[in-house]
Amino acid sequence: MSWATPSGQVSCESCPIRHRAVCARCEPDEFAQLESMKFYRTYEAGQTILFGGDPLEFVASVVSGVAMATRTLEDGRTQMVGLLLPSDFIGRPGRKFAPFTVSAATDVRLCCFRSKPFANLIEATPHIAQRLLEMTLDELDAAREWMLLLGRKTAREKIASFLAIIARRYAALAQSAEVGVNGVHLPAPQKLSFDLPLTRESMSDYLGLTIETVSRQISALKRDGVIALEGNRHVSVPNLDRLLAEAGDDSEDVLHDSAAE
Amino acid sequence: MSWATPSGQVSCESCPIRHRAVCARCEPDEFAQLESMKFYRTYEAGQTILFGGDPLEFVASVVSGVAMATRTLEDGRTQMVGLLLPSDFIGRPGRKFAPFTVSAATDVRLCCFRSKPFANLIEATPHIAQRLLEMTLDELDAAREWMLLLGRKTAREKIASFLAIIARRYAALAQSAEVGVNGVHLPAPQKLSFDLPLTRESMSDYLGLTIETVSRQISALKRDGVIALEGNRHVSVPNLDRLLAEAGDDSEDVLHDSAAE
DNA sequence: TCGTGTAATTGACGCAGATCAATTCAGGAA
DNA sequence: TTCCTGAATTGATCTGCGTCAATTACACGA
Repeated sequence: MSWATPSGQVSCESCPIRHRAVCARCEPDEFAQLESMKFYRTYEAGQTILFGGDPLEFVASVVSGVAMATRTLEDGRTQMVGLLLPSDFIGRPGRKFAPFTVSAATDVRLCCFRSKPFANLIEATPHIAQRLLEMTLDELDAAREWMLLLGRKTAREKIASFLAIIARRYAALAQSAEVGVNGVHLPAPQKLSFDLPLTRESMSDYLGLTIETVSRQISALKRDGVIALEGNRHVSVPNLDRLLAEAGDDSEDVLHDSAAE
Repeated sequence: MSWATPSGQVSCESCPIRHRAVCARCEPDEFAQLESMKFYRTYEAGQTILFGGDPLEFVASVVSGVAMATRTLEDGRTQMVGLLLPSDFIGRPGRKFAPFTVSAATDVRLCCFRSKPFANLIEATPHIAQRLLEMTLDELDAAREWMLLLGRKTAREKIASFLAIIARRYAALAQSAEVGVNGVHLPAPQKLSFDLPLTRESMSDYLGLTIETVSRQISALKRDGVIALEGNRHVSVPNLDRLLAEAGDDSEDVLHDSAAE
């Protein structure tokens, strides 16, 4: 499966998320400090990385794979509240307990730092704090788009939006790695294909739907020629504009990086 | 109405949001710089402060009143994505265009800074950047709770949650002002009352419901004795635990500040 | 290659919340 | 006070998605 963990790498030089992660802006000396503090952890698909409410002993960047942050109501209803792709950051300086559960959707490799030394480092190195602010603001933007999806979109629009989001995020990653990583291929504009990083159940947790509705709407989009499937996980999109139209957004460039300039 | 704008104040010394806003951590000299840059703007209830997509010429703190950030789909469906109470920050350093519309739910007073000088100041004064990071992380936490509400709660739970959120946020504000501001009264634990800052329509935009469903569920909570109403806007809660139970959260202390540590 | 267990699909049916349509209420102006 | 207007409530009905229940497909190990 193309979302799997690569073999263990140790040097930050060759790190695939070097230029997107929280360390992106670091000067050589700051970088050396981070490098001396870091340690790797790996998790298999399905494993829990962190239980909601547990003490937070480390913060981390996702190096490879996909993790999910979820919140759950008393009776078991669960909602995904974060989808963590490579370069995304887990944890909050100063926070002692995890406000949500984090689990591995695929095999995951994390680059970890102990909370306390990391918090100290942040005080001393504004570049890390600046990058973290930037990443947090991006995440807040994404959360707001997600809220629009959860509150106002139909099931069909939710599915189309999700596919567009996955395509966009992996396109951005592939771009920054300057090569088609993680099974994303962008042979030409208007034609792309990728693997879904989530099961239907995880998709339903992301979208605030049931698994049956997710399945039905995917089938409907396939039937209508908006997407094609190979197996359960591999999606190809013959016409991206068509997919974006189905997503219902007000024609913003969803695939292109809409971040600040 | 108790959410109205107070008369124009100019000195930061007597500013009601002095210790909660983006300027909270400033040293005297940093503070002086901000003070020399600031200018006030006021808006009447219903006015639009900023249209989504428009150039962002200033950033601002809400001094008094309540503003709403909303996103809208092509066909007019709208979802609130931010509820901005006094001390909340509007804008993002480095961003050129507004990603959502901001409008005044009540009369609103803003303390504004031109974007460019503010961005420069942030580079120079880590205290502002640190505070902004902290506030952004808090907002992200709130957004995640909101996502759980939108994706998985029933209409009744949504209404109960909303009431609890308003009560909590105003309790926190009242606390930091050390006096019952904005119509919130906390005479004793387990008994509180407050004015709703939003119309039923705005509440429906917040909760991803229709106005009719909001109305029906409020009536139901009233009928069941969970809340009492005086007029359309003033709510009193005879038993807070009961309200929190109706909100469906897994018994976390929603009213108490759940921030770090 | 063939089972085997989990994931996904598909169908039948029910219900929470949306939609459509009147009233009723509250609050400000004269 | 009375009128007036937009906000809110309430009722009747409809429908998109959830629920319950079988199949069916797929990935993996023997």
